[in-house]
Amino acid sequence: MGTVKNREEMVGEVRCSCTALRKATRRISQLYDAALAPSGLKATQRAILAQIARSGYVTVGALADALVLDSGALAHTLKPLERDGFVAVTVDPNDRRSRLISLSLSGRDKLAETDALWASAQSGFETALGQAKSDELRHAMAFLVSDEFLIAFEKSIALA
Amino acid sequence: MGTVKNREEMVGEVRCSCTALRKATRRISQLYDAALAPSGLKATQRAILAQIARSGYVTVGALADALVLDSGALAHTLKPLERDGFVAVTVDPNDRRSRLISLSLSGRDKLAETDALWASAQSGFETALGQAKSDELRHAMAFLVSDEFLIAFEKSIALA
DNA sequence: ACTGATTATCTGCATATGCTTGTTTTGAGA
DNA sequence: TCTCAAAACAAGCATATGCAGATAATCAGT
Repeated sequence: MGTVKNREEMVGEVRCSCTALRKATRRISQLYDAALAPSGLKATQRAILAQIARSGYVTVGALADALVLDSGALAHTLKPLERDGFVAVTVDPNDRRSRLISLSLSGRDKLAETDALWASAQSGFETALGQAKSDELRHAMAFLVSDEFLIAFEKSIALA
Repeated sequence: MGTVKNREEMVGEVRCSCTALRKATRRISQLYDAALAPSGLKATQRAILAQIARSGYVTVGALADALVLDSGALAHTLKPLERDGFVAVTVDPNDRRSRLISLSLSGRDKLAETDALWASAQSGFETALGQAKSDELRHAMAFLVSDEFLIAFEKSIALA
């Protein structure tokens, strides 16, 4: 190629917020997964168990919403957890279309087992990025999944 | 279960930076994917083509590094792109262990085709989050994938 | 030139995710 | 009550990702 145009073009993709997010998420997920490895759970699986723990008995749809996850995707992801006996799935007697997901005893144990491992990773993250920046980041991420952001995004797209 | 311990435990997962990142990345990826849909490419695929365009002829390893992606994963992800004729793979004559990845003409065309679609999504993102915050966010993501962050993270983990 | 260590990839296996389509169950209205 | 639209899933298909094991090619050292 030869001539370097300008730095903007060199770093190009860095301009893509989606790609930036995906790259960072891959890296950070690896770090958390490594920290959780002794428990046999991945960060995603722990997140699901933790959400169920907080929700009690939940339907697939409600759980998917809480996790900002497609319900079909959640159904798949739930399978290994169900297979390993961490979550129980029953038909909702009040609406047989729905299933009620809940943590089994062994699910609770497994979740508890990951607490220290997770705390270590989270602490490492906050130390490395800094407390203030970490808080900022979590708030920013929360905003990105908010309705407010979604509305603003779609409005902008529509106008363009 | 009954008694609620304390708020910290209730919101629990919200404290997990990894989960926050993953949730936000899922949502944002959906938005970019939807914007790119007319082209038939996903955001990840466009990111790969764009990186190849910037790199010229690259080895799988170098490309994987640039994308913060496992090289095995990249090998898989490259298959559909190769199948569809967007990228060409040849053996590096200087080191036959390596492959040289490059964009085909149709790959260049396809990438160009996505430019406007991507710009629309990116513009929507920056409008919805705000220019300053968007820049900040990209910088933060860049830091998360930097060696500096990694070193700091692992040091903290080791000490704990 | 031969051997062992190293490097670059690939493959297979498993989870992560999303979309589309089909099935079951509800629930609103004629 | 019968009918049809809507809701909640489940299943199948395709990509996204990572890791561990297998292969081929290179290289350093003898």
